[in-house]
Amino acid sequence: MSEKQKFYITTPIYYPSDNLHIGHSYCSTAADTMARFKKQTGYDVYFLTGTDEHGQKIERKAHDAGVTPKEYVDKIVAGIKDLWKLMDVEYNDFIRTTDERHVKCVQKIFKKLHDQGDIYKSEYEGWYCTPCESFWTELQLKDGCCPDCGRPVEKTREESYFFKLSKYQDWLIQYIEDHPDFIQPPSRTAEMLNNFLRPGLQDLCVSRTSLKWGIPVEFDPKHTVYVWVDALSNYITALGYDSEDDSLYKKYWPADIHLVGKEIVRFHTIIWPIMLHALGQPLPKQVFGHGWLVIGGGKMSQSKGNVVDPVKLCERYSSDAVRYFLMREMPFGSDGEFTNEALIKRINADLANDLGNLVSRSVAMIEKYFGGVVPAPAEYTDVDKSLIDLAQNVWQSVEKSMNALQFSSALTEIWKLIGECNRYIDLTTPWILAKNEADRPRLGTVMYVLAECARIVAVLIAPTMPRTPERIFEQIGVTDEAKKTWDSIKTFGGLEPGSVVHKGEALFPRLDIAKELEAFEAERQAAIAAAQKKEEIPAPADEEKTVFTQRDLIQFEDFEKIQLVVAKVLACEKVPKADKLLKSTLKVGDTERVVVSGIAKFYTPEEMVGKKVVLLANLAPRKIRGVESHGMLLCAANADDSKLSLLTVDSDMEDGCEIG
RNA sequence: CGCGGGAUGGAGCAGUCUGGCAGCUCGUCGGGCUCAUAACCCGAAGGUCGUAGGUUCAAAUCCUACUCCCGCAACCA
Repeated sequence: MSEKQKFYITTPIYYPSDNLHIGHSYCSTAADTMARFKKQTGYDVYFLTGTDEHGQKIERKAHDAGVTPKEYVDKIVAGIKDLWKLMDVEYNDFIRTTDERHVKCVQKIFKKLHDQGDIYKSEYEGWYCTPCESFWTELQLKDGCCPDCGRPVEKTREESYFFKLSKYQDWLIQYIEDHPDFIQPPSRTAEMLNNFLRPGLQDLCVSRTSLKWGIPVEFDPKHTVYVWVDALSNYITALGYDSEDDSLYKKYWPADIHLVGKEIVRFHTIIWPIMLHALGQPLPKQVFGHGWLVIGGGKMSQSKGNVVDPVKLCERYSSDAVRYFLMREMPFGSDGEFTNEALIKRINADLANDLGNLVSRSVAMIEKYFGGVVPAPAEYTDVDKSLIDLAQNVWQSVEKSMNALQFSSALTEIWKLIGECNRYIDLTTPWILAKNEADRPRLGTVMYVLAECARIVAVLIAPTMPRTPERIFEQIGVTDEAKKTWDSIKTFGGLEPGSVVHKGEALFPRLDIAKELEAFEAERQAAIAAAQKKEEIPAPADEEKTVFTQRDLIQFEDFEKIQLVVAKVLACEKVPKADKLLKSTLKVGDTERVVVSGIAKFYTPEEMVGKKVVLLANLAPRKIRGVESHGMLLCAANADDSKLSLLTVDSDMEDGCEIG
């Protein structure tokens, strides 16, 4: 027996700033399904998942919650592990970027890249917020101020380490062109080449002195390793790369598949390959960017408040049903709409009606006609033969689809067999055969074929639905482990005649669609009510309340510098090619001026006209999208910018009036 | 002309690379069956495949132009 082929698959390491949602479940379910399939088909599989625990956002969240960052992530990580347990996601290892093994290895990698000249010290020019001790890029700034605290920033230089991406750019372009399968789906390849690689890579800033919650640079501890070198290397640090025991690394690297969301394909196909190449290590064989589960056409996110909680769904419908839905509903790689209705319909149509009912009726007939003992088949007729032919050959198309990560097509293939079984019952009409003693052998054949098909189906669905197969085996009386293997379904007839069936509970009880939707709606209403309650009464015990942090005191002279006036909107229009910007022409006393504001999501140009607004009049002019803006309209906005309101004056004041 | 994806019966999607009678699931309507979880099976209605041109014996599929939608990027003084 030759040594098993290895298969190393990874999920992204998730960012534990909040509990995970169904989108994360989607990715992990896919990885787990793939891992199980590979195990089933004879591979030595290693499946890695984990969490990316450093960075400012977590530092801040922890601070707000009044705990240390480690305490904060520990709690979330425990929840994540519970979720994977609930969903039967069986990983071999769970790496946390706060693990000692990871920290040490990242430091080594950083040092090695530095020593060989791929990481160099330079200056990072950016905008600095003194009170927050934070650096921001031009892009991150919000209203020209610190996106974190809203205070003004100054242009400063910070000493930073940079990774020479540019040095390897031509090599990478060549590599990607030579390996058309490296980036999947293929459409992403063009995106990466056209958008990022061909225009030229910027060297990447890989350390910060302003970041504390992270891995210190060993030889220069005032620097902290910044995100990518830390996060991406998890795929090899988890295997013990460059450690005393690197046997796992030797065995499993390079990865066969990195499964990632489409938003991070870029980092996995540009930064990561270059890092590995610089370290002299082989590249992963494939990076697969899957699509998103979207809701009402929009991306699911915590700040939009439209996240779907996988825990609730699994508890209500079983993890197998949820896993089936996720893998079946949309082709892997494209986005797909998540709706409760689609989920319920899938469960009813595919799981309850087709699969569950098939097993149920087959077992019921064997009990009724043969006292619960699977009969031996007699001679097969043409009807039998065409079903048998399908049954013992499905594995081929399923394997093909699975290997291409086309879970949806694989399941479609399996369900074709299930459909044919249901049709077979109608064609053979066992209830009529049962009426005539002479047809008894024929009846036995039909029963045997059905039971055997059920066995085959059970084996086929195992990667996607880990729990259901055992329940089917139990019902049709399969006890021999050898009859539950992938190889055992390549030949029809594995099921032993004489097996004893046990009619059990319905595999998937049929759901009352209206009732289920009502329940979802009730839950949604309750959530809305709860949210409103929070807004109405800023309950002291409420952890969701808006955090207000008072900033440093200023003197009256500081305030006097600011000139606020009432202004009347004379005209307003959208700024072309910018979807957040409105350009308003204002009347201020006997003067007019133009101001650009990022409020187009909240106000139409028409409703702006005539409004008396509050203008910060003596702000230095600035060109935004080609339009010179002279001042700023004051607005109130919540933390994630989902709500915004312009300031106006309470009673009708003349424009030009000073505010102070 | 920033990059990319998409537009296919009422809904959701496959098919597009590699042209060859337009397919699947759900829903609707009609029929069958009674073993089964009011499940299952058969049949029907319903689409000028976003628009306009072009290539071809033949176009959802290839080419050109355009319209609309969705991401990303940009934009929030």
